Amino acid sequence: MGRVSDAKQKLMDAVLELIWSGSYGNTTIDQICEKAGVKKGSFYYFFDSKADLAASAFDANWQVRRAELDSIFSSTVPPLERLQKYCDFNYRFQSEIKARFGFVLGCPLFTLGAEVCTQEDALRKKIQEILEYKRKYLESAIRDADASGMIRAPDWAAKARMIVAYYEGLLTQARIQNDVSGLRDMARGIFAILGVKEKETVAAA
Amino acid sequence: MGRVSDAKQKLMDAVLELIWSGSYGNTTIDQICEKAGVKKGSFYYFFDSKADLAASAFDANWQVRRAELDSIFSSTVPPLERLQKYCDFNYRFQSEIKARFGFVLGCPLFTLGAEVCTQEDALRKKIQEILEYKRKYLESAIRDADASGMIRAPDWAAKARMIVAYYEGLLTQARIQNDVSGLRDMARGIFAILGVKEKETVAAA
DNA sequence: AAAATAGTTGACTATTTAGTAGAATTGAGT
DNA sequence: ACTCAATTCTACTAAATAGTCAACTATTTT
Repeated sequence: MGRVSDAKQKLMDAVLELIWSGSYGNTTIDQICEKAGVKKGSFYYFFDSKADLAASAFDANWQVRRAELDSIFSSTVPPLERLQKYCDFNYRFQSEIKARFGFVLGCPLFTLGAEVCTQEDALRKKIQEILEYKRKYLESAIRDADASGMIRAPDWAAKARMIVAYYEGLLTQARIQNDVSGLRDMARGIFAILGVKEKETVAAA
Repeated sequence: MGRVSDAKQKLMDAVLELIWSGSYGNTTIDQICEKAGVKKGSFYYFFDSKADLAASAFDANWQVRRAELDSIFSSTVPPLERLQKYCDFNYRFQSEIKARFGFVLGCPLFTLGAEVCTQEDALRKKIQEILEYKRKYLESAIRDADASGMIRAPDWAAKARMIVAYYEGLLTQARIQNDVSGLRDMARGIFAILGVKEKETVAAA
């Protein structure tokens, strides 16, 4: 009972975009409220702090993104093709972002994680949790590729961690350079780490 | 003539440590001055802004770090061994940092670059410039390894970019997770990207 | 020793920012 | 159409922050 509100969602949308297109530290509560079209009183009605809002926003956003990844990493798709599709998706996505914002923005989780990890422990934990989930998609693709004999990778977990590092590094590099072109190497690098021979590479989607 | 001062250097040291152990956005001019033991008037006597100080500080710091890299990447050392030494160095260095600060801090350039790239263009350019220099060390090691037939990598530049992405990604991952253990894979990953067979791997230094 | 130069200081202003209190309003359930 | 929990709004406080300035101090040059 009582009235209903979409202020919570509007605040989460606003903070995500502000953090992503700028940074956490440079984003003020007043800015968030203005962008969301919500008054500060309402902000504090729903959230305790900027860190609390950010954690909620990333959590809610992850529930949405999850569906995309479930589709890309569907078990019905051959494992190496999943990786190829994921790379293609990222290239397209970042290119769209650049067209829309004028900036390549990279991976908001990784950028935010690097920024706040020594200062906001609750937020850091939430970010790490989501990054773990993302890693699992890669890990299972690698394990499946190994099981079906397409690659030799008895050390899935280590390989997955290496690939996440490479993947996030590339995206962050693209952000810093404001240039998507380096992302074209994403699949090549991943396959190199997995020891896939160039000729066996899957055709682009 | 006039009096002499080390305030400039003290300010540069202070801002580096504050940014590295925390973040750019969370670091205030008052904090920098307090840490440096310098009054704000002197800050503005030497620098125009926080961004100006940060750019100067990273520039000056690079001149020092350069010497370390010149030694590690000396042409007198076999190319793949240079890479191995560089990986070992990074692992030791981050471990020391963790012992000293309680946090793995990763690469300050990359973390700062990701944070400010959409907001502080002059600073972004300075960071990119230094990252370029760092890349060149890797590039020449790869070219040398190719020339001497140890690996096949006619595309040095692309390989170097891939390796930088992987390297920076690993360091940032270590920062976010506050854990150096993933850095042990650094050389393995680099050699995988270069297509070096496991057996040919250089012994750790 | 005086003049010029280089650097320091503390006290100040103006803004921005986080966070609060409580009255006012809205709308869902009855 | 009433009730009351849920939400919004206005106006506020206190603290943090960036940036300025004129007077002061120390060092070198002449």
